[in-house]
Amino acid sequence: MTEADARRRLVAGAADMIRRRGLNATSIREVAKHAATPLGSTYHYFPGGKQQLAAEAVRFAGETVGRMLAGQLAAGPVDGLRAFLALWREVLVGSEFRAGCPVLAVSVEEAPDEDRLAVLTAAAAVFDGWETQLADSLRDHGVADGEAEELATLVVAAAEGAVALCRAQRSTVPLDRVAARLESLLTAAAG
Amino acid sequence: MTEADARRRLVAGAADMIRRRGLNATSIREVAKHAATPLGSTYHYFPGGKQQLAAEAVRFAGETVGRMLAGQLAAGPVDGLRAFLALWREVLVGSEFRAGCPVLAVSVEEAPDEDRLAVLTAAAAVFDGWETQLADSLRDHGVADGEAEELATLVVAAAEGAVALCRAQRSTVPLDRVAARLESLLTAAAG
DNA sequence: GCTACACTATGACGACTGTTATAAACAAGG
DNA sequence: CCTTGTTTATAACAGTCGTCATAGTGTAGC
Repeated sequence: MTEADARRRLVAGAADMIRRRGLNATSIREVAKHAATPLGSTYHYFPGGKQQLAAEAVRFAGETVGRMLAGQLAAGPVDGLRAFLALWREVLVGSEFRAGCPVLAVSVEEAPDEDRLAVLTAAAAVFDGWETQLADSLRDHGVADGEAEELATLVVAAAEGAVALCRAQRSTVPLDRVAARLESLLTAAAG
Repeated sequence: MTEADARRRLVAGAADMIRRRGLNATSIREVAKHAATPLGSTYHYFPGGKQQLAAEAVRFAGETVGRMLAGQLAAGPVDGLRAFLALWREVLVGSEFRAGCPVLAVSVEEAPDEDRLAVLTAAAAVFDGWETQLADSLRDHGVADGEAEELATLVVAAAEGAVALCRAQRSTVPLDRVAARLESLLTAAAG
C-alpha cells in the first residue's frame, strides 16, 4: 500500500520545505521525519542523495502548477494568468508569507559541483515549461510570436519576483500591483 | 588604518557570498577568511552575530544599487530602468550566472525566530526603497500616482524574477525579454 | 613608564549536516 | 518452511555550523 506512497510523501514534503526554507536549510533528516519515513529509506528511494530528491521535488512542484495552468489556460490567456497569480497568492497567505516557490528557491543558491547542477537544470526546465504554456496560449489568441514569448517570460518573472517581495514585506500588495499591470497588459494584447 | 576597513570588507564580502550561495550556505568562517579577517573579529564588529552581518550586507547592497539608481533616474525613468536592468545583467554575465541579488536571496529563506526577522525587514526596506525611487521618478514625469506605484513594483519584481530565471537557465534571454517589455511600458507611460 | 582600550589569536562547546554500513524485519513466491 | 528481495532500524563517519571564552597583541593617551 505505502510502497511508493512513502516516496511521494518524501518528494512532496521536500518541495514544501524547500519553498519555505530554501534548499540548503532543508535537511534530509527533517524531510524524512516530516514524511514519517525512516532516514535510511531515503537513500533507498533516492540513491542519488539529496540532489536527486531536490530535483524531483522541483519537478513535482513544476508539474503540479503546470497542470493547473493548462486547465485554466483553456479558457484563455487572461484566465490562465489570473489562476497563476491566484495560486501564488494562496501560497503566501496560507503560509502567513512563510512559503514561496521552491523553483525560485533552488535557483538562487549556487551550484558549485555537478550535483546541484541537476537541480538547477530541473528548475530551468520548469520555468521554461510555464513560459511555453503561456506563450502558446497567447499565440493561439492572435499575439505575434516574439511578443508572446516576451509577455510569457515577463509574467513568470514578475510573478516569481512579486512572491519574493511579498515574503519580504509580509504583504500581498506587491503581488496585487503586479497582477493589475499584467492583466491589463495581456488583455490589451490578446483581448 | 584598517580600523573600520575590515568591517566594510566583511559586509561587502558577506553580500557577495549571499548573492551567490544564499544566506544559509554563507558561513561566517568563510566570510571572515574571504575578507582576510580573523573569525574572532567578526563578533567584535558584529555582536549581533550572523543576523546582524547579514542585515548590514542586505542594506549595503541596497544602498549601492540605490545610489546608482538615483543617479540614472535624474535623466528620466526610462534611463533609470535601463541602468537598473543593465546592472543585473552585468552581475549575471560577470559571474557566469552564479551570482544574483542578495536581497532576493534572503527573502526566500524562512525566518523562524526573531533573529532572521531583522534580515527580512532589511530586505523589505531595500525593495521598498527601490520602488519608491522609481515611482517618484514616474510621477515627476506625469504618471498618475496609482499607475506609478504599480509600474514601479512591476519593474522591481520582474527584474528580480528575471535574474533568477537567468541563473536557472544560464542565459540572459529572460532578462532581455523582460527588458524589452518593461521599456516599452515605461516609454508609453512617461514618454 | 603605564594604563586603557581596540583588536587578534586560538580553541573549544554542542548541535547539526550528508552519507554509508550493517543487521534486523518484513513481504511474497515456490 | 524457506528463500529472495524490498524496506526499516540503528549507529556511526567525518565534517561544518554559530557562538562563546580566554589569553594575547597592539596602539594611543597620560
